[in-house]
Amino acid sequence: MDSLLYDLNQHLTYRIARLQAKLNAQATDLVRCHGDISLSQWRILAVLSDPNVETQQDVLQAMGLDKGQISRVLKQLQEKDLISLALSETDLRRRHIALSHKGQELVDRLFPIMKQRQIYLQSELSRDEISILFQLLSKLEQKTGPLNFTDTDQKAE
Amino acid sequence: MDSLLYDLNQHLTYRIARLQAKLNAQATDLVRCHGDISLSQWRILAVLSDPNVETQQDVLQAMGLDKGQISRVLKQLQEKDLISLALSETDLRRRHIALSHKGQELVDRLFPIMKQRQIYLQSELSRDEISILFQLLSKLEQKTGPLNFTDTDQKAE
DNA sequence: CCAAAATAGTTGACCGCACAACCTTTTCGC
DNA sequence: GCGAAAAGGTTGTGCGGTCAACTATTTTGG
Repeated sequence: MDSLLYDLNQHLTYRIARLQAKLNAQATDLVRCHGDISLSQWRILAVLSDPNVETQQDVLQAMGLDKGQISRVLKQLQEKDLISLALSETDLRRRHIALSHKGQELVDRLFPIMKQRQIYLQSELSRDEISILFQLLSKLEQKTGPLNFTDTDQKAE
Repeated sequence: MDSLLYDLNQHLTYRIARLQAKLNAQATDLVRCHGDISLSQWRILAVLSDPNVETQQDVLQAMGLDKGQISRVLKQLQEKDLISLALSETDLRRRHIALSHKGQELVDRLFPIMKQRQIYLQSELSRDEISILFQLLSKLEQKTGPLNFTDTDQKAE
C-alpha cells in the first residue's frame, strides 16, 4: 500500500475523497438499517421536516441537489407513503410537499440516531479542533473555483 | 439558504461532502481541459507512472478503486493509445500494463499541473495547519466503521 | 391583452462507482 | 497428478449524481 512513488495518502484531495466515501457508506448503512431508506431519501426527509420547506424549489435551495434528482427521489418517497405531493392551489406549476404521518414518525425516529452519529464522529475532537476543522474546510472550499494553470509551464527560459 | 431548522452548513459530513464534490469537479475540469481525459483515467495514469505498478492488482492496491472499474478505465486508456495491455508471460491471468509513449508524454505534461494545483490548494494554509488537517481527517476516518446505535434510545425510563 | 421570457417540474442520457456473477488460469492439498 | 479452491480480469446491474431537453404554467413588458 505504501512504498509507491506517488503516495496518495499525502494527497489532500485523495484523503478527503476517501473520508467522504467512507462517511457516505456509513450513513447509507445507518439509514438503511434503521429506516429502510436510501441516504438521499433520508436527506430529503430531513430537510422536509422543516415546515418552511414546501416545494421542490425549497428543497433545492436547502440542499443544492439537482432538481431532476429531487423530483425522482420525491417520487420514491411518495411510493413509500412517506410524503404527500399535491398540486399547489396558487401556482399549478408547483407541488406542495408534506411529510405523511408515517414520514414524520420515521424522521422522529431517525433524527436522534443521526444526531448521535454526528456526536460520535466528533467525539474525539475538542471544541477547538472542530472549529479549526470547519475553518480549514472553508479555506479549501474557497479555492475550488475554476483553475487556469499554464500548460507548458517549464517555459522558464 | 440559512434560517433553516436543519442547518446543513453546521454538519461536518455535509461540509466534507460538498468540499469533496467541488474538488472533484475542479480536478475533472483541469484534466479534461489540459489532457482531454477523465479524472479516473488520469488517476490511473498517474498511478501507472510508478514503474512498480504493472498489473491491475497493483493499481487496485495503490488506489483502492473497484477492479471492475479499473478494467473498464484501462480499456478506455488503451483505446486512446495511452497505455499498452499485454498478457503476462508468466501468468496468463494477468495482463501487463505499461504507459505508451503518448501516455508517458501526457503524464509528464499533466503531472506538474496537478502538482501546481495541490500547492495552490494548500497555499493559504500554514505547515502547521496542513499537518493538523491531516491529523483531523485521520481521526475522523477512524470513526467511519459500521455503527450500532440503539434504535428506540429514549428508553431511559 | 398577448407574445415572450421566466419558473417549476419531469424525463432521458450519460458518467463514476460499488457489488456481484462469471470465466479463465494458477495454486494448493491430498 | 488431480480436483478444489483461490486469484486475475471481464461484464452486467443498479445507484447516485450532473446536464440538457422538454412540458406546462406563470409573469412580464410592450
